[in-house]
Parts: sequence; structure tokens; C-alpha cells
Amino acid sequence: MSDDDSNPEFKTQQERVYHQLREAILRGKFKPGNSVTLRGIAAMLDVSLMPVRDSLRRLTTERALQLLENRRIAVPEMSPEKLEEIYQARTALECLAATRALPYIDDQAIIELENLNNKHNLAISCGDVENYIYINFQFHRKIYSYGQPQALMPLIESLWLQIAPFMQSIFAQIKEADSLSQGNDQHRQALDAIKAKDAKLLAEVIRTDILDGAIGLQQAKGWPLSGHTSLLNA
Amino acid sequence: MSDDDSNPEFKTQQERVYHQLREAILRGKFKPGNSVTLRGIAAMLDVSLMPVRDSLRRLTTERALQLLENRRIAVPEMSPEKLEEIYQARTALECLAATRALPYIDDQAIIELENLNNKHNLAISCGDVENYIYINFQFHRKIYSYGQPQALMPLIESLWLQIAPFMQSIFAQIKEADSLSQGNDQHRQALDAIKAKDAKLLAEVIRTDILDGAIGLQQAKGWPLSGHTSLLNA
DNA sequence: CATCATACAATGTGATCACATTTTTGCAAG
DNA sequence: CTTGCAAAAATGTGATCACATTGTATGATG
Repeated sequence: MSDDDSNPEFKTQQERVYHQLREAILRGKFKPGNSVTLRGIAAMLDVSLMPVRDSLRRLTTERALQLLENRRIAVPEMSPEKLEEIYQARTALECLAATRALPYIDDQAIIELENLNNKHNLAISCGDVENYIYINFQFHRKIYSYGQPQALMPLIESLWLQIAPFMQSIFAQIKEADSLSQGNDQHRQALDAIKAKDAKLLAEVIRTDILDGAIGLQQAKGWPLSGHTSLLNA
Repeated sequence: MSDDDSNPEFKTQQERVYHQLREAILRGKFKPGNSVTLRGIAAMLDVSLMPVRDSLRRLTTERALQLLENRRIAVPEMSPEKLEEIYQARTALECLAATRALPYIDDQAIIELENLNNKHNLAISCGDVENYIYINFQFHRKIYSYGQPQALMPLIESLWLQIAPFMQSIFAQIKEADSLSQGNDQHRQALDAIKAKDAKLLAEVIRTDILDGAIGLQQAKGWPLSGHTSLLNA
């Protein structure tokens, strides 16, 4: 965490705070329904109210946080409808991002991706929910990043920020290795598709990876899979 | 503009300022490259720095504005690559949003959509670039809104905020009625598809509407249409 | 007239305070 | 033990100020 403090990329306190909160959310450190207060975050990160205020407003704009009617700030709850919508948007945007990135993924990139996948496996075998969630996002982000996405990446990350707390709340309950391992075969297949430079296949694998995760979340909650078919046909 | 002041929906000054700036951007009142200052906006809207500061940070997060290296704030410039990326994302998200909304569009909704389309025609025949841009967005937003998009709409609007200044800079140069009229036939066709409850057709019409706009912008700039095929095949 | 250094103005960031609203606490009455 | 109410604490919003950094204008010097 204190790496950020020395990272010259984040010139202002607001950027540091924003980045730290973003990472924390993607690691599932915020639970749905949690209330978030300016002074609480400020005390936690040892900064004044201003950088926190700026950061929370940005995160609210990205729908990672929610402004309640009382003007209080909270981590949004998930609903079956919102989950389906988010995952339809994820498949649409991430398949596009992967397709765009594929031509620019070289051998060095594949090595880095396999390293990430190993770390992912490690998190799975350790039952490390936090890193399981976070490294999965990192794996996806690394793929898309080779397409140098200027507009797509912020949209995709906004969706990630919205589902990360929900994912954590589910996986923390289950926490069985075999339940977590679902996404891993697909990461293998994604790497194969990348090596074969097969854009259609890569998009299909990414789509399956994302949708399997969605179905897993729905089933864990016992939510209606009415969105199942529409997810697949979207 | 002063309607917003009396609108009880916007409880805080920050919300008012944010909404006003958002609408202004969607109306093309900000030109690419324009610099935006806290004190300038604050003086223009007769508020203190704080609400402006909050609003500009939100808009920066949505990529409607850009933080330069000097810490100054500006309206981003458009590039051929970014334009293509934005329009690929638009087609993906807006076709999805339209498909989701279609089942909930009733006869009353169609009447309202036709009213909007009439206003759109009026703007075209008047050469009113500002309303041409803005009402076009309103038409699209109205369609999607019937699907009650919680996650999709903010993503789509982020894309709109990014292209609106560029659209204005192009249309202000051209400003010939026949150049602007392109989108209108497609709005007709969209209404027909809605009446026929044909989801596939609606998605195809929306896609064509969006892509025709993109191609028009590219041609006006003399930018390479290499994205053309990939746009159509996306 | 051109060049460069200096002074001046403008800008975003951060800190602190006041305030209205809301939430929680504490305590008394039933 | 529950209910009701008043006091107290907490919270987001807005305003103002200080400040470092950046941008611009001024003017002296060659």
C-alpha cells in the first residue's frame, strides 16, 4: 500500500487516495451495504478530508459507491437485474477490448500473462479470495491493455468496481477451491487462443469466462437464471 | 438554465452545477482544446469554487474533461483511434441497451419518441447544430431509458460526453442541412422497428445510425477509414 | 528588434471552519 | 423491557484562505 506513496505517478494526494480506494474495492475490501464516511476514510489513510472528498465523488460517479437519500455514502447492494445488466455490458465491452488488443500481444506479453495466471492458480489453491478476485481482474486488464484502450478501459473498470464487492460477499461464503477454480481453465484457453492469434476464439473464451462467473454468482444467490439465455444470446 | 435551480431533484449546488455542465457539453458548448478553469466556471454559474471543483472532477473521471500535466483542465482533443474506439463501444452498448428496452416501450412511449423526432427534424431544417446534437442524444436516451438501465446508461453517456465537443466542431464547419439529415431516416426506421417489436432489426438500425454518424465525422476530418470495416464487423 | 530574466497574475490543491441535517446516545416514563 | 424524547455526536456540503506551481507580461539589455 505504501508503494503508492513513493510512486511518482500519483502527484497529488487525491490521486493516491483515489487509487488506494479503487484497488481496495477491486480486492473486495468493501462489502455491499457498508457505509463509507469522509472522516472514516481520512483517518484510515491519514489525510485530510479534501482528497477523500474528491475521491469518493469520483467513485460515486463511477457507480462504485452510492449517494443515499440522506446524503450518506455507501457501497451499493446488488440486485438480480443489475447483475445481469452489468454482465451483459461486460461481455460486450470485454470481448471488444480483447479483439482489439490481440494483434498487439507479443511473446513477452504472453509470458507476463502466464505469470499472472500462475499467481491466479496460487490464490485459488490457497483459498485467497481477495487475490483470486484481484488477480483475475489483472489478468483481464493486462490482455486489454495491449490495445491501448483509451475509452474502453474506464468503462470496463467501472463495471468491475460495481461487482467486486458483490463477488467478495459471495466467495467469502463459499470459499471452496473447486468453486473458485472455474475461471482458470478459461484463462488457459484464452492464452491458447492468443497464441493462435484467433480473435473469434479469444472473444468466445472471454465471453464464456465472464458468463460462467455470472452464472456462478447467480446460482450462489439462488437468483433466477432468466437472464441466462439472454446473457448467452446477447 | 435557471429551470435547474428550481428543480427539487438537484438538492445540492454541486448536483446543479454538474448537471448544467453536463448538458452544456452534450449541447456542444465546449470545444476540443478549450481550457476550463474552476474560477471561470464558478463566475459563470455564480457559485463558489467547491461545487465547481466537485463537478469538474466528476467530469474528468467520465473523460468528458481531461487533466493536463500542468494540472490544468481542458476539453480533450479527438484522435482517429479514439474516435473509432468510442464508436465501437457505442454500437456495442447502445444496441444492447435498445434490445433490453424494446419489450417495455409502449404506445405512449412511441408518441413521445415521435415528438422528439419532430423536434430533431426542426433542428435540422433550422441548421440548429446545438439542438441537432442534443436532441439526437435525447432520442437515443429515451429509447434506452425504458429498459431502466442502471449500469448501461452511465457508460453510454460517458461516451456521449466524449464525442459531443468533437461533433460540434465538425458540424459547425459543415452546417449544411443535407449533411445533418443523415441520422433522420434511421430514426424513422428505428420507430418502425419499435412498432414491429423487432429486436434484431432495431439493433441493426441503431447500429447503422451510430456508424453512419461515425463515418460522417471521419470523412469530414479526412481521417483514414481503416476503422470502417472493423466498425462494421465489430 | 530580439532575448532573457524578473515580477506579476492565474490556477489547482489542500486545509480548516461553520452549518444544516441526520443519526445515535442517554435517560426517563410507562 | 419497551417506548418516547431530548441532548449530543457524526456527517456531507459549502465557503474561505494559504500556498506551490505554472503561465504571462514587463522591461532591461544586447
